[in-house]
Amino acid sequence: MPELPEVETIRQGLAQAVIGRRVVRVTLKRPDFIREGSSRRSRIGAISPDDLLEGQTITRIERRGKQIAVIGSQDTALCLHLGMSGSLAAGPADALQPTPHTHIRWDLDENSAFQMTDPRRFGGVWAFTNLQELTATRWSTLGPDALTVTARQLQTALKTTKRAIKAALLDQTLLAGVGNIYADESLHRAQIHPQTPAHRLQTDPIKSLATNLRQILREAITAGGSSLRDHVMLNGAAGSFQFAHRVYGRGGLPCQRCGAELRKTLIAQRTTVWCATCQPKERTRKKRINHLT
DNA sequence: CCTTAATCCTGGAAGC
DNA sequence: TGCTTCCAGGATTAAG
Repeated sequence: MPELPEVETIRQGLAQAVIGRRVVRVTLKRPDFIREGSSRRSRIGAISPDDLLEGQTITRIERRGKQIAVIGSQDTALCLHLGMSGSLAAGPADALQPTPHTHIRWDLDENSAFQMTDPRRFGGVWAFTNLQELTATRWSTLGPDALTVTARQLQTALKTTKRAIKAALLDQTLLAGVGNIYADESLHRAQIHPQTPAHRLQTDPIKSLATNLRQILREAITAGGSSLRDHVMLNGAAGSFQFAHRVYGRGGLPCQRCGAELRKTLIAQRTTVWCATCQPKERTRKKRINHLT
């Protein structure tokens, strides 16, 4: 899935493309793509176009973690979650073609349109009567947004769990927006071993992690995100941050900082790549410091 | 608490 | 070329 930088790239593009435009018509090709509440299973019984912004002018586009909210002039808030393979596209209505997995499309005034496509359908659209209802339910369980998280907030979140820091970073209730790519990349930059129990991390490493995480997310947003399989910007152009990855997808290759062969293991069911030299376990790190002293 | 496995799906790549 | 298997940016749920 698009992680925070990819979703933020999409949010910015969407804001540019649709704010101030009126939704003329909503085409729902797959009604079961619309869901409700916080569960991904439950489905809205009867969906009316009104629930999906038809007739409203789009006023705001918000993001929390990996989710987007599209807000209309009658306060309707649609939460778009891209899942693993979801994407949005926007452009002139007559040039924007639905693809086989385009599940919903919004035609706007001024011959413009945007649509959501998701082959695997792990994503979805959640309809709320207003943003408050969304933040009070579906978004209420999310941790602080990773783009602006402070070291203090991160420390508060991390001390609540003994799980590996890699697993903790992926937990959206602790921190919202980080997925497998940016978890590995930020741990490498902060030189933290991915298996380190989260509650054992000291203040300094946490400060480093928070700083490096925010930094890398900002850099990735500037680059338009990482385009690996599905992510593209609203106009279809690819992001370029995949070329800046130092560990993700590079297991077995040399570390670009020290040259050691990057290790690859599974943590929390997710492929994890790290450098054993640059990201030593705490014990090793202490030993090395003692040795140097 | 914690971890693991299964589940929701499709498609691309790799292996034979 | 074609078939099979594995893997993937996510997140929830059940089971151990």
